[in-house]
Amino acid sequence: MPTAILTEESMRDQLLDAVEQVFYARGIQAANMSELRDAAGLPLRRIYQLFPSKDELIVAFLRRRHDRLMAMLEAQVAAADSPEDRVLALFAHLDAWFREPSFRGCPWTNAYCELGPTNPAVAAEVDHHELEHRALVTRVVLDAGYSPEIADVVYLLIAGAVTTAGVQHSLDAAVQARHGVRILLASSQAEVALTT
Amino acid sequence: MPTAILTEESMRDQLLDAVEQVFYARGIQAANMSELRDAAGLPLRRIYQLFPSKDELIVAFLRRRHDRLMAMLEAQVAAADSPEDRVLALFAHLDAWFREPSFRGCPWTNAYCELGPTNPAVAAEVDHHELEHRALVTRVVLDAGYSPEIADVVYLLIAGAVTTAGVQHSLDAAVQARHGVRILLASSQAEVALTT
DNA sequence: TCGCGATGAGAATGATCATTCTCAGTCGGC
DNA sequence: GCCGACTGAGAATGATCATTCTCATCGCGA
Repeated sequence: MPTAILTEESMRDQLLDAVEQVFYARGIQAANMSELRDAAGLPLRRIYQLFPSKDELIVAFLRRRHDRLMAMLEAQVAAADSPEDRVLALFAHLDAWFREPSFRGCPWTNAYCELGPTNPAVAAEVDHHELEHRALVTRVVLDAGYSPEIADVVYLLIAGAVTTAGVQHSLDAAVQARHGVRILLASSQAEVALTT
Repeated sequence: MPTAILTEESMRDQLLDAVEQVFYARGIQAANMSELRDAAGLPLRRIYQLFPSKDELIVAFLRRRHDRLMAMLEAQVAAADSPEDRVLALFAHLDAWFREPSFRGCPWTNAYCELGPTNPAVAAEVDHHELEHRALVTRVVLDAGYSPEIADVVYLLIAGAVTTAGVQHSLDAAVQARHGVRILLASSQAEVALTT
């Protein structure tokens, strides 16, 4: 019965597509299972066959989005020409993201604020995302020859831009953050130039 | 009946003290009215006399905390000796805040993530806070002689530090952000020195 | 053609929670 | 000392929602 297996896969994808859209647009708690059913076009019975509870759906949503983000970031970073451009590519990605009409802040921060204090599984998934994302940013900055302290600042600028864009609907946050990073990198190179 | 008025005031304070603690520690949606009643030591009936709905309690919580934060920031900024120290005082405040054991992220970001998409009154209150807070930061940076672009970056660093400290429980976020600001300010002064 | 295992659609269940109501007690004014 | 308005404590209400259940139907192998 290969058909059954294939359809299970496609139903899972169809469900997670809908879940991503609804959870992200409306908030996780505000989205109820009936809404997910309507958006996914699948009966509740089937949804519960695929994921035994809403909590597991939340974790799957966060994980899937994380995997996609990380792959996209790796690709965009890899496509940049110079190590410094790799750092700036992170901000180009942010800028494009903020300008998507559906942008509504960081899915992991949102989930953590909504559920973190009461839902350990969600908190763990958010933790996992934050660690991997921060590790990627740090690696890109270190590979470009800057110090760990600079990497921390770059990370904070990214986090600040995402939060500010999400809460204040400020489309310029990525540009402003990139401006800060440029100054930072230039001054750090000046330091290196002085000491070498 | 001045006694009655006085007691109403003190009951309101007692209630809002408890509400602040419970909403902030457990999350707004996770905290139910019975919990608030227990924490405040007031009957539900009285709570509803003081605030006709949980929504109004949420807005009052955010507003009270906002007023206190702004007053504290103004005081700490005013106490600093030089304009540059006034900028750095913002980060000293962050550092102390992050190290409070009860620290659990930014109350306004938390509220916005939890309720913003579904509760216009909360969204408006968060907006109000963000605008005033950002205006204060911008004013302090401009008064120290830096450019609006620098003020934007300083603001993003503050936002990033708060988010990162909240989600990643990173106690060093304020120190890292201050490091970034120092570089930023120094390089901006160098520019000014070069052009004047 | 027959019967069975799974399916879809939506109703039932049980829990949680904001909000309101009940009722027995209490206090201030007379 | 007495009456009426108010109070506290907690139960009742009504809504919402995750999760489960019912049942009529369907696809498929024999």
